Amino acid sequence: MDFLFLSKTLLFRGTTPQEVESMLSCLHAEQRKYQKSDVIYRAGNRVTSLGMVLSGNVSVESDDFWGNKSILDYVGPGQVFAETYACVPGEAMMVSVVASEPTTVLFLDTGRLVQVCSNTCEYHGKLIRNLLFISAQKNLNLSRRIFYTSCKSIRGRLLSYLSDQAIRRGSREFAIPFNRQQLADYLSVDRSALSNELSKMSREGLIRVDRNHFLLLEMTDPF
Amino acid sequence: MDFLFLSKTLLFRGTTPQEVESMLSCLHAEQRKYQKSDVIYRAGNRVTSLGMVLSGNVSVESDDFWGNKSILDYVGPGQVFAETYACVPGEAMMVSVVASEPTTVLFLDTGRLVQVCSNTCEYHGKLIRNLLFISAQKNLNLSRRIFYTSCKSIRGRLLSYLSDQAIRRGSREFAIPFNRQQLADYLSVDRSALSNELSKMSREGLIRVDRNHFLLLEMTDPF
DNA sequence: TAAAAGATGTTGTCATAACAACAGAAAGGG
DNA sequence: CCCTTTCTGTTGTTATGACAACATCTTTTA
Repeated sequence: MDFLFLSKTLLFRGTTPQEVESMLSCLHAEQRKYQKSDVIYRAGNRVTSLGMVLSGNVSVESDDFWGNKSILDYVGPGQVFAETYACVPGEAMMVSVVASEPTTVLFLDTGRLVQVCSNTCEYHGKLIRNLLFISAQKNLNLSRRIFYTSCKSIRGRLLSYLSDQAIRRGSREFAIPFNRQQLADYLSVDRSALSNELSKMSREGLIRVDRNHFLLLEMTDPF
Repeated sequence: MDFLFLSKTLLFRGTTPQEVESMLSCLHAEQRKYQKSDVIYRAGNRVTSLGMVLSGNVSVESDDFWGNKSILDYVGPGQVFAETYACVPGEAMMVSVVASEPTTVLFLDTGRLVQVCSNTCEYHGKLIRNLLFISAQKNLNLSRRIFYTSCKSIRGRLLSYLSDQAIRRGSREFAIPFNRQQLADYLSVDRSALSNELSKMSREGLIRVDRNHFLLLEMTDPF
């Protein structure tokens, strides 16, 4: 187990590798491996452990009754998932968590994480504050997605998403972490309609696109 | 100041009125009054205080470039708002908070809330855990909204929203806290189109509607 | 109670996006 | 290197929802 790596993650930020080691046993940490497409948590499950990706990648998906998939998040090494459900015990998961490649996950029991530690473990408090910060950030991510998708047209969604990316990265030129299908899922639109709209916007000189690489032109200058 | 009331809120759950009183001064709590339509926080603001509604009601709104309004949340007495932004300092708010009637708000500095208290204040830990729980629940609310709006048709959005409400309340018959326009904003659809779809569904015998009162019929039984 | 303001349902038109089907490009694997 | 798979863009058709305009009904306020 790479305690140095763990001590640098958001969740364990502010602790030393040695402290991480002792905390893991206190938290009953458990490690598991998954193949691509393995379902780690299934929608409907009630969970009490959050997962931290040690290696690989997982996607958080929402599948509705008719099989439409909607990607909520991608989670990479050092990041956590299902922490929300683990913090609100008894709530059934609305989303599934799926390995998008061979992946190793570390599970941490949130009951133990949030409980007041019987040992006067001074790092418990730090962990909880870190978890609060992570939760707040996930909150912002969800809010952002709602903001993008509250536009009714595909172009509106694209513009709000792309211009926010530009602002966030401080450059008109950037790459996004999605391929077309994933971006379509993220914005809740049809993939081919999305491709079509991107083409139109290119022809109109609003943007330049190549794969997942974007350049914004002639837009209301956000800088 | 009604410390008894405060001690029963989610944020102060598990503390006595006396403890609340001493904490408020420690947290530099500040109280303000607003009239209907007053803007409490404006999108773009950077805030370091969360707000707790003492009396009245506020709405959390997202206004896009073209003036379309999207209601994210209503916050009533004892509930908090902007806690996400207060926990992630430096992040500009994407939403505005507006008083929907005469309202009293208590502001709490989150820096002080989250910091390790220099006084060995044992209730700090409890507050942070409460805040984590609140954050996780807000998370779930946002996820739910994303889940509803990830359906592409108005009917799909309505069905996922309504059937989830039915499950959540344990009854096919229930009232929702929205009028038509608010529901339309919440689901990101046009109001008249929403009314129209509800009429269709009534005619088809799927549901019965009267104002904000719903009765679900003939649906795949979730019970 | 009258008048005004707000909420809801209805209809028709028009723009838009979903969907299906396909072709070409890129990436991955033997 | 070829073959397969995945990804992407294009087109045409069709269903759907946005929008405007209006009538009805409710609630508020004077």
